Amino acid sequence: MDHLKLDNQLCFPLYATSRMITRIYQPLLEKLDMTYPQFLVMLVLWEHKKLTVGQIGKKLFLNTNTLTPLINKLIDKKYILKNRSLEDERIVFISMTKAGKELQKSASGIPECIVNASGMSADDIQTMKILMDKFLENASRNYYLESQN
Amino acid sequence: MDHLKLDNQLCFPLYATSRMITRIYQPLLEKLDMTYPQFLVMLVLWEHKKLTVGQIGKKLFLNTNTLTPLINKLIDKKYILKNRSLEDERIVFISMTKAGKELQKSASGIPECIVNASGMSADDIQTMKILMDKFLENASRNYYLESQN
DNA sequence: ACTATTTTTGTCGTGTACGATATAATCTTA
DNA sequence: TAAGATTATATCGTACACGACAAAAATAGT
Repeated sequence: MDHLKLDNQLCFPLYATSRMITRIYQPLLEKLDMTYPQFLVMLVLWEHKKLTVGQIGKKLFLNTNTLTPLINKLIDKKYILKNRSLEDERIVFISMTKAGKELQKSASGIPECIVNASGMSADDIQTMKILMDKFLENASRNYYLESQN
Repeated sequence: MDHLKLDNQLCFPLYATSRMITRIYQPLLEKLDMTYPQFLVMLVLWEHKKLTVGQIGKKLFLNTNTLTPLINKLIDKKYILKNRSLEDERIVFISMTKAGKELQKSASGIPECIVNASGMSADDIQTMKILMDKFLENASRNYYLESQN
């Protein structure tokens, strides 16, 4: 039963590390009054300006049942806006407010802080990223549900 | 602002992959009537037979505010037991029931399923595990709170 | 045109995570 | 040995995740 030992598992350190990262981000993001998942929504919007709820979900691998409440919180904070499409009334476009755009400057140093906090070499970080992207691509091909595509 | 692009981040694929793994486990663990975090508790108990709540928490990097309700659910399912220590009444020992022990056999094939589902080579899996363990060790040294030690 | 299906977003219930706080038992130390 | 600090566990409130389902708009097929 060796493969049932915690130390022999890949999934567990992955799960623990992911939570650890949220914890490392927390004090930095607290200054911007947001959580890590909220920060991820801001990231894609800083890059793409205007996206539908579904497009954001596809980029973050999140369904609307998670995304909608999360977006509503960012709207309450006046960082983003909702606009229903005129051509297709089902579609909701999300875009940044002025306040939201201005946050980007304050946030620009955050990713570097995390890398430093991890104490990993640039090489190790790069390798991890490549492997993680590969894992994610493989797994999402098989396990990312159609309902979300 | 390149380091603010989603594609350039390490943390995001880590977060997404961790969730993806829970999703891959879900149909397999459903047959054992448990969730992934509940499975992790079972893993450490299959290995160590009898542990305090705090010892389980230290191994899984989980505080009692997460662990207690999770443990209570496994007790409801009759997989584990609580026993208060006689020498120190604050301490609660957790151990397996017969039914809990018997689950180990049914669970023994699960980790392999996950590796297969990931479509990664054994080498890549090994490298990921080494790097993840390293990241976790570094990060936990700095961010795992004293209250949990 | 009209019904059935699909698409897009949203709501609801359950189960983690985790900070803040509570509570009871033990230990410290004056 | 009694007050104060510490330790182990538990409770509470907030915020994700996600399966199941709902609702409204658009599209397809007849």
